[in-house]
Amino acid sequence: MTERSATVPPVTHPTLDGLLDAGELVAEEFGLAGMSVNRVVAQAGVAKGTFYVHFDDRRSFVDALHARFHDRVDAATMAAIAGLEPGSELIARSAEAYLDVSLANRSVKALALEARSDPAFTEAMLRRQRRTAVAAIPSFKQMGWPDPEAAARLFLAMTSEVAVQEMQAGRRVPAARRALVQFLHARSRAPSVQ
Amino acid sequence: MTERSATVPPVTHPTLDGLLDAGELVAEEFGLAGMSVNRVVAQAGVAKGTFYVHFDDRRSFVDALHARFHDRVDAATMAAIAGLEPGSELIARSAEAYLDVSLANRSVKALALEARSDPAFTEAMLRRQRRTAVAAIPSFKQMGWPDPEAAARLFLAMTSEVAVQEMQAGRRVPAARRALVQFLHARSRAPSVQ
DNA sequence: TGTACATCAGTGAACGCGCGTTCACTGATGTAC
DNA sequence: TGTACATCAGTGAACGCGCGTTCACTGATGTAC
Repeated sequence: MTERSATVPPVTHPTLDGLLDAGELVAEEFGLAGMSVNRVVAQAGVAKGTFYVHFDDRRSFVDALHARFHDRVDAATMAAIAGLEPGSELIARSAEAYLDVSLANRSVKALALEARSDPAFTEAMLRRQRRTAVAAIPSFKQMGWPDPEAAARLFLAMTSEVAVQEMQAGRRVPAARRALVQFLHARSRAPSVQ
Repeated sequence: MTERSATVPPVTHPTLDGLLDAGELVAEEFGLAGMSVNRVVAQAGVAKGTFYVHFDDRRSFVDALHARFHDRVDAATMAAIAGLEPGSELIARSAEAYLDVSLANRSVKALALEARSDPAFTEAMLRRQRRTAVAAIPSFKQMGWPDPEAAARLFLAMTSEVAVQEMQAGRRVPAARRALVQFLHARSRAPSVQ
């Protein structure tokens, strides 16, 4: 949205970025529940008070981490599907981009998973997830699914599962990605269900 | 494994069961992270020390809750698929049984979700989940999936997602269940994937 | 160029709180003789 | 039947700990005149 001159660096702050980076490292080792303010500031090498200079509270820090992850996913997805019409190809490429970004940001992906039932899971985080699901609906509609939204949600759940498997493996798991794509071509054989 | 005479009640203990029941209630309201020993004993109406009469520590309590949930799932699944050969029908009925039990045990299902990255997620809990996945493999093999294990895992992830939706809705979500079954008939139209 | 003041990221000691766990104790029930 | 002892679920005060958050303060940098 905001335009930047070529010479001016992105509007970030080294200490703030350092805290977010530290948050990812800590989350990777201890999970979301173990990502305490104490550990984050220790990892970042700043005083505890500094944390509260940049974030209102722990919750908004978690939210900022989530936002940064989603920005990366969005950028990668945009690049991967540029110019594509809604359809299975678009979904397959989106999923691939998502998986690659998740693999490169394992800690934050873990965080997103955990956040599901954490009280620190903010409204904004839910909105970001929903936005991802909604973006997939036209493609499932084009593929002929009777309930494109329901199909999109389930497909997203599978994609997330593959991301988890790849996180645990520490590398791509081609077998899982293959199965994912195969599930993508389900609908036209589906019998009508009561 | 252990046989019981018809007149002797199952080997349980009212206080122990009360603690587990309290755990479910607390988990339903506060999530796994909010399910503290303090809250559980308050809900159960017993002293804090009593908790440690029956459980070594918080972790083993979480494990016991998980075990009880899986026992219920297993019982319901057994009943639902009695006499069925491996195949799509078996999977569809298993999923249905799983969803119904999850809906009737919302809190514990939530717990199982959260537990994914909680340090209190024990070895035994992982084993129980894996057992469920393994049981589905022959059916996916029968359906002709090139990689039945990968397909089973992804299908389980979708089933879990439907369970989450139904938990949030507080009732069955037929649209989601329908989409789930439709995905089940994917493989034979799948193009060979590089 | 020099002085006075404002701004603001950063500091770290201190706070109150709820956590999981321990432990000496109680009191009811069962067993031995 | 009565007495002595063992067992064991249950109790609740006390523990040390790490948590999230606050706040008076520092010190570097920018601005005004």
